[in-house]
Amino acid sequence: MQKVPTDMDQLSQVLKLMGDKTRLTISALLMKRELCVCELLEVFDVSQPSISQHLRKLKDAGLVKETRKGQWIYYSLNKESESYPLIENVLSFTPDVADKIAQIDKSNPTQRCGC
Amino acid sequence: MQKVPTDMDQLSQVLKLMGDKTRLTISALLMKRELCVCELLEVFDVSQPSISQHLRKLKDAGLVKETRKGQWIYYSLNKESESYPLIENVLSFTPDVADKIAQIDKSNPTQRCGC
DNA sequence: TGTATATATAAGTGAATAGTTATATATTTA
DNA sequence: TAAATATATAACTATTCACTTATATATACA
Repeated sequence: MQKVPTDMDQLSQVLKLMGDKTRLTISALLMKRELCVCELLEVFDVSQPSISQHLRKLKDAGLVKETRKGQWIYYSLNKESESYPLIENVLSFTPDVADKIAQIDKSNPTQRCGC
Repeated sequence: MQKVPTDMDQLSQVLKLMGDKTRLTISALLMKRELCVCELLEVFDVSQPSISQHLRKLKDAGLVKETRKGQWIYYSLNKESESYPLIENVLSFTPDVADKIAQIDKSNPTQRCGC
């Protein structure tokens, strides 16, 4: 886990983004696998626009990428980001989110085929 | 650098505290040595109450301790805090603050004896 | 004991923020 | 091409937040 010194402004900006419980949890989930908005929606008690707005902030900071796959837009952590080492490090302190991933898999909002 | 999994609320609260540039820099300075308010005041463009209020938030979260030494109250990072491993880790990403420490030493607001 | 210094607290203000509902845009499918 | 689904954006609101000035409290020292 490499440590790239960043300037104080950029570092505090990233930490502020991670300082929101919803965004922190979204990031922890994206560390497991890419997810679309409707999947994230299964594990948070907020509206769809709220999720979209959080993802937009993470994207604007270069922390996540998006790829459209037909109807869905999948979000993932941007490993090319200068801040990725920090993100990875911070996320190592988060509690396990396997239960939330399981919840998404169970509700399966995108009708993902299991085979 | 030990990783203690924390609950998501506590973790996001600490990250939010570190997500402010002034508090992040204060914390980086306290990693070097304990400092009083009047010393911190030398390296920030904010009022004395502003510094005190930031320190209060860090103290309320258990991240810093204070010790009165006569006229001055010295603040230091609380190594006994459950969040200290995280703090230490996050601060390893901050740029060097040796210049700011030098600036404090030079202005020497507490008339500290150099011998 | 009175004055200076260090720090904290109170009160107020403007900006930022996270959420909401309503609506627009894009894609898929009947 | 029309309806359904997924997502984004716009507009608004309530709350949080960092800062300020004014003032209180605590210690040191003449």
